[in-house]
Parts: sequence; structure tokens; C-alpha cells
Amino acid sequence: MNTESPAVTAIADLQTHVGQAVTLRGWVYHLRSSGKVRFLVVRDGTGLAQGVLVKGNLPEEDFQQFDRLTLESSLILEGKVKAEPRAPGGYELEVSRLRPVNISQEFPISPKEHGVAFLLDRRHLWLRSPRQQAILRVRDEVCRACRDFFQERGFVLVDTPILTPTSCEGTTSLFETNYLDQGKAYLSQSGQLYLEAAAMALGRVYCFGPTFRAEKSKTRRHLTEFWMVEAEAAFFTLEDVMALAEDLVRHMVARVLLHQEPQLRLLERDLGPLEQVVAGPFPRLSYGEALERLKEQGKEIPWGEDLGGDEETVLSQMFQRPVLVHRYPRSAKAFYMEPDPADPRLALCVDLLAPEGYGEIVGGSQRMDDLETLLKSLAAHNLPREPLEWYLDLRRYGSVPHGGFGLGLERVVGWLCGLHHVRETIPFPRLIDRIYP
RNA sequence: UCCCGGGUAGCUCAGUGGUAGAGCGGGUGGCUGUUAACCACUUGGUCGGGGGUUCGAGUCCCUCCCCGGGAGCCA
Repeated sequence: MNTESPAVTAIADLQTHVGQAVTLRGWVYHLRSSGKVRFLVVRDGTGLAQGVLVKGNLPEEDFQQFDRLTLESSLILEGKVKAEPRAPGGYELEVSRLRPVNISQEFPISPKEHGVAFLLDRRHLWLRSPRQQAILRVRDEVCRACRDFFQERGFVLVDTPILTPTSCEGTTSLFETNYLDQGKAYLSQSGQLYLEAAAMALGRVYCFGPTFRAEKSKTRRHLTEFWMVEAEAAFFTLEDVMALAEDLVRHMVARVLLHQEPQLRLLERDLGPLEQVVAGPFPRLSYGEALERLKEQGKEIPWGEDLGGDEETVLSQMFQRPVLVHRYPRSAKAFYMEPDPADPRLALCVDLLAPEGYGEIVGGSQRMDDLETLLKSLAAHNLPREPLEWYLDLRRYGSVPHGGFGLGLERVVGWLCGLHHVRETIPFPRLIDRIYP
């Protein structure tokens, strides 16, 4: 009785099966009925395709199954592929069999407008929408571009711990947990210190993993759990750090433009600014020069103060490409940064600001390599020395100049996709007041 | 933590102290090429919770809760 089904095909591959019978498996994206001709748009994760049901072209029983279908019902379709400019996706299936797998209950998310809170409460369902799929594909591309980039340059992936005994930066932003009989442990807010140890072993290393910050930051650029790529290399100067960060960012943008242009178009991303990023070198400004530029724009910042989001936005909008701002005052930066020999008030550090108002996506520096200088810095920052003895060891046993940077994955993806908020760039965002679903 | 703006049907929202509304969605019927289809009918309510003012409160006042936007801090 059973006739054999044609080969299962992904919607993205339909173009190579025109004129052939195929089987599609997916979910109902849209339904329309016009009497004896019925249309359904199916999605399968690779794209959208339209199915056409004409009474008489398929078993009456299958034709009637159409009336049971609801949005997001899962189903298996068989039919002949036809190129059809009128159809969403450009290809159409003349349906010869229709078998529902599961009739969906009323799906809460429609193609109409929804509020942010409503969608975030249903993030597990929201992921099915074309925009969210496009963003996740861009994220995937950025991750792969990053791994390829470091591998090609001889960097070794070193996974740093997520449970840590101490903090790297302020203790106010730490997630705390109990660690068996050992007392408190904290979720990692940076792999940097461990990466420095690994750089003394392997020369060039990087890590890529989740990072946790319990900051009560409620902005479009903050998550409490985000992914960070960190690189560290022995014998690297600030110049080397800046060049590497610039190359990485350019490489990521180029890869996304090369492989994910359809996603960017779906997201209605203006490609012009991204093409600019790939086209040439990034401008560089010292902190002092940045203050002058800001003053010209009517934003006067007292020397010594860090640049806020507003200032970053103004600066980044002055250039068509990402801008590297280097040599901030040490007072505004972390304890481990090497002082500038030309002006010891300054740190050999750099922030990379994305254009179009997206702000900081990379922060890096040359690290202190001298034991005495580092000890003085710890004292100046009121940091306890004992839990960092292992870190100080790196300065006791063959210390060398070294440096590195961290790049925030979600901020990069948000920028590349042209999004207003990073919460859409990670599958299940963790925000200050939200840990569901 | 602070400063703004919100909370009314499943969703997005309107609602001037005096009968609780629209569009979309859902349901029923119609339509042989639809494109967020269309047409007709229909179904939807603890107006965030509590208290107060008033003849009368979705509307005014107090309070609590929740959500959004921004600031500080950071990737």
C-alpha cells in the first residue's frame, strides 16, 4: 500500500531540485485559503517555502488535513518543486501528500507587533522567528571566524576556569556560590589572569567562553552572562595588541559579509558601514587626543576621568571605521596594566569603539611584567596580595612583556546585525531582572 | 541604586470623573493563485494589587508590585 516517499530535502536546497519530487519536514509559518486552492508557507530552519494544495492533486483525506492546521503545527509534505517568483522563498511545492505530525496549540507569537517583555518571556518560542534565526546564524559565523582567525595565527585555545577563588576586577560584580568545603567561589568575570599564565607556557593563547558579571547595569549593552573572546601573547607590546584586535574585528566583519549577507539583508542592516570597516585601517587616538576631539564637540571631560557611554558614542560617530582609543589615565583603569614609560600617569591600554554609536567592543592592554611595580599597584588598589600569589609567580619565573585583550561577542553581533539591544544576540539572555526561560 | 515612561481583551493599543472600545488573533461560513489575502458573522475583560476621595473612578490621590527606557559601571 505504502508508496515510497521522495528524498527529504532542506528548503535551502530546493533550487537544485526543481522539477523533482521531494519531502519537506518543518513547521507551518503561514496559512491562506482561497476556496479550492490552499496555500501554506513552511519553515524548516533553513528557509521558507510555499506549498500549494489544489483539490484533486492529492488524496482528499490529505487535502482536508489542511483545515486542521494551525500556525507552528509540524508536518511532512511531499510534492514536486517548482520555481515560482510569487512564492516566499522563490520556490513552491505542488503538494501531493500532507501529513501533520503535531497540531500546534494556538501559537502566542504572531508576525504582528509584540512588546519586548512578552517576547522575552517566550524566548524559547521567539527563536523560531526569521529575525532571531538570522541573528543566531550571524553569531555562529562570528564565533567560527574568531576560532579560524586565532588558529591561523598560531594561537592555542586554552579554556580558563569558570569557578574561581578570587575576582579579577571589582568584587561588587561577582556571582557568588558555595564551593563544597572550601568556602566561597565566584563565577568567572574574565579569564585574563589564567590566560597570562598560559601565555608563559604556550606563547600565544586565547579563550572563548561565558563570563559572568553581577553588575546592576540596565542598558542596551549589558548582560549578566555574556561570551568573551580573550587573547594573550608573550612578548606583545601595546602596538601588537592593537594590531591584533584590529585584524580580528576586520576578519569577523569580512566573514559575516562574505557568508551571512542574506541574514544581514533580512535584518535590514545597512551594509555600507560594514564594508567601510573592511576597506581600510582603523583610526587611532590617544586619550589626550580623544579629550580634545570631545571638547571640539562641546563635551568637556576633566583629565583623568574615564569616558562614559555618551563620550564613546560621540567619538565613534566621528569616524566611519572602528576607532582605537589608547593610553588612558591609570587611575581609570585596572591594576595589571603597564604604565606608559613616556608618561607614567598613563596606562598602555586600548579600547576599540565600534562605529555607528555601538561603543566599546574590545578592551586590552600591555600587562605589568615587573614584580615590584605590580606589588605597588596591588597596594594602591587596596587589593589583597595573598590570593594572587600564583599570579605574582608569573613575574618571578622568567617574566616577559606581554599583553592581550577581551572582545565582547554579543556587542559585536549586536553591532553587525544593527540591533538596539544585545539581548537578542544570545539564545537565552540573562539580564539584571530576568533569568527565565 | 537613582531619574523618567508605562500596566485596559490572547497580542498591539485608544479610552476628556458618567453604558468597557478598535485593529489583529481565535471560532463559523464563503471564495480555484493567495502574499501580514479578502468578505460576512462571531468570541474575547479581576482596567496590575490594596487603600482613599466622590452620588459615581479605567480616569483623581496614597501605597505596593511588575515591565520598559536612561544613568553610573563595564565587554
